[in-house]
Amino acid sequence: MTIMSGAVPAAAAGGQHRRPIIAAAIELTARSGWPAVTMARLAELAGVSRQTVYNEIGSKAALAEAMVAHELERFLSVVGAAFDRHPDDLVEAIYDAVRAVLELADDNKLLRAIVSATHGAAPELLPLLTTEAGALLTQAKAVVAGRVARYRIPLTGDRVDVVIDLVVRTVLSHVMQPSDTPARTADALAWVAARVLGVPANPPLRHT
Amino acid sequence: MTIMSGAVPAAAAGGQHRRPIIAAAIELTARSGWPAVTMARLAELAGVSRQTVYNEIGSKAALAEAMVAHELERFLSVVGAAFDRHPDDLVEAIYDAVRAVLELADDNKLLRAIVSATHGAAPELLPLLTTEAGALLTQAKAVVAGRVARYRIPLTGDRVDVVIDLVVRTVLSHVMQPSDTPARTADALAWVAARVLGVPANPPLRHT
DNA sequence: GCTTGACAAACAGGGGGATATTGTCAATCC
DNA sequence: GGATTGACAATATCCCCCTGTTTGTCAAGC
Repeated sequence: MTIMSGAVPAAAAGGQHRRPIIAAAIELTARSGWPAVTMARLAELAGVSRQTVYNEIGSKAALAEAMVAHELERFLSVVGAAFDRHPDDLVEAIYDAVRAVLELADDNKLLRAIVSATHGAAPELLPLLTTEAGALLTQAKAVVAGRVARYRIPLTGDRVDVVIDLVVRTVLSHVMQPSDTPARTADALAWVAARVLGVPANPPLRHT
Repeated sequence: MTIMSGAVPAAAAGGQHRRPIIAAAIELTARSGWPAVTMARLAELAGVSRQTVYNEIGSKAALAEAMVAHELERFLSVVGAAFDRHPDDLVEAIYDAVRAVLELADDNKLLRAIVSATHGAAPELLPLLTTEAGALLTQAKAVVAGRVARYRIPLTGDRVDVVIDLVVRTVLSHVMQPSDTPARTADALAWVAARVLGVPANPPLRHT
């Protein structure tokens, strides 16, 4: 072991090649579809050897999970940014976060490649967003809970967790099956959050 | 055309064989898996000719949709029963309905056969519950909206629709990915509904 | 209104051989 | 040490051919 190097906060540390490899895999999946992603092509695109891909990732199933985790990180980072923008108005933060997530989902090539692959062309990726989304939900809820904890809320922790579960699941549902514009969906969710969190008056609508 | 016969309220009227055929298909799918469902076997099990199956259903893709619609009807009927039980307490009705739906989902053979088919063994049924759940959501929301309209709620129709969308999506999410017992999830959702719908005081918790 | 039998077209399955891919090693290079 | 390279067995994938099944549609018959 060396001198502990940079001390990354959390998430599987992994070598310095890990992230570029995953990014290349996402790019490749979005462009040519998941079946076209072979470890050899991936290594070539990432500019590393095939062995390095195995050292950093492990297996193709692990690659699928890593891709989803990587993409989830992007979504959670825009969530974090939204919360940063409203350090003392949780409802505004929620509106911003939800809207940002749904807009990001709209023009997310990987997501569209996975979901709209005519008929289940990604029988290894889709489950991670649908029938096996448990891990995803858990991670998302944990991050959001950490953010929400910084606000003063007149509710017990249990009740706050209920609201978080509700919002996260609903947002994921809208990511997969939007039924309105991101702005309007965010508005709806923020309104619900306001009422549930006990915000004094009805906040003004942002979008008709 | 005959004399209009029984005048079924809504839903594709269909011949008198339609429902038994769909029920047989569900039974067969739950028992042997979707791939084992052939029109011939289905006809035999339903006690009709293969031609009748085609006359009533149309195609195998239509059969998949009909099965999901049929199962959705069962879920919506327990929802209706729950609402009937609480004609003047919407929050209690929601609690009952959500709990009943989640409990029904728990021991629903078809659902478990579709979702837990190790790895996407039903590439024609699963999408109807996940990536193409739009129709399902629409139908469920319509039925719930019809029920909710019978209560006096201090909210505009738009806001009520928001709450319905939220609850329906969250329940579907929990049907696919439960994170707690039906009772506790129902309790959580009912509590949220109570706060959003502007119910005066905090109703007592039903389950710890 | 339902059944029966017949039908073309498309589809799933099996066998077999070539090819590609996965995942793991040890040797090598910088 | 970290990365690359080449080699390797096991497995998956693809293509072709063939066969049996299934789909979806007819018209005849009861």
